[in-house]
Amino acid sequence: MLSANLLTVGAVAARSGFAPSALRYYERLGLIEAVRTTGGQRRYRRSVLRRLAFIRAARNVGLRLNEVSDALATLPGGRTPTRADWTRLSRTWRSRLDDQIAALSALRDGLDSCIGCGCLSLRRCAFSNPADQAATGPGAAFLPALLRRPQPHDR
Amino acid sequence: MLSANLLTVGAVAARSGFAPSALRYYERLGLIEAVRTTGGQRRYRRSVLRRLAFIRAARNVGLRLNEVSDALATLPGGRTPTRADWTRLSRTWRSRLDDQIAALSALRDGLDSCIGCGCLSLRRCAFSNPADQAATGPGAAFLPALLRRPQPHDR
DNA sequence: CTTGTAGTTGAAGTGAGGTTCAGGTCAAGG
DNA sequence: CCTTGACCTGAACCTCACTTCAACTACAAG
Repeated sequence: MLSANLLTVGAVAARSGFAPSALRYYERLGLIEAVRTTGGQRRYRRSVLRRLAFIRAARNVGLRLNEVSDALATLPGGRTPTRADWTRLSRTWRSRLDDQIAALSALRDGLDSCIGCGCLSLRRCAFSNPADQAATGPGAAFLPALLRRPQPHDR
Repeated sequence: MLSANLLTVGAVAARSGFAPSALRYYERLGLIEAVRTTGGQRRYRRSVLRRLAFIRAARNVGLRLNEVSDALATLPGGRTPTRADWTRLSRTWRSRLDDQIAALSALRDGLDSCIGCGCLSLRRCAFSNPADQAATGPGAAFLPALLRRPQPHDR
């Protein structure tokens, strides 16, 4: 039986937490793949679950789907990814997380010094201008990239 | 001169860091307001700058515009907001930031214990399932709200 | 008074990340 | 064999937060 041990869309959805529509969407983007039954239904290998776990984790760290796609593309084509492969992919997140935590901490500490005054000054307030970017010239609270919320054409 | 001390769109854009189109958009949403010249051009009071600083800071903390709108709606209608008003509005961010930092730290620490094994297990990996949510039952890496990246209909 | 820069509008477009729908097909238990 | 629930497709739709466009007007400096 070649088809043993394969998962249906519903099963993968239940086990991964992604909606079936999201799984189809990811397949269109080339993030995951499935084999088909003779009737055309998707059947997933178990390895898709690890791939989906990677996708979710990457999204949580702030990667966009095309970045996830780039990362996944570096996996070896011919063989099943090893633990070392996954480790390599996820190792870069450590510094990304460190950066995010540092940025949020700076924001919080800025808040601590600011909340007493209620200033929210455009020029001086660490809250609207955490890294003291653009502190010269007339105001302009430009944020360091890590603290800017994603903007269209910026994400 | 009643019109002294008022700022044009361009000036507000330069000083706040928001694009003119964003300022018009915010006005449509009722987040900010402007008086008009006889010719119909916008003229902003200086207080709009603090309001915009608040908006930017709130966005940085992760609020969506409608939440920002709700927050701004609690400002007193009749008078110019005081420092105490702004302080009240921003005080809740402190715990929000604490939560975000804690969540990211948990993710990072989970990574520390996980990166050695490269597992990314759906059930056990702290990275894909940081707070050990949905740890019972068949997998499913459901994340605590603060760590979920914003989803459509979820943000 | 002219000229150039800055501003006006509503409508449409963008891009990420999906979801929903209509109209049908598949597969497995009874 | 039949029913029932799961699955299929492409196209359309959705939210959020804006930006871009076209066609036109205002205002201030010289």
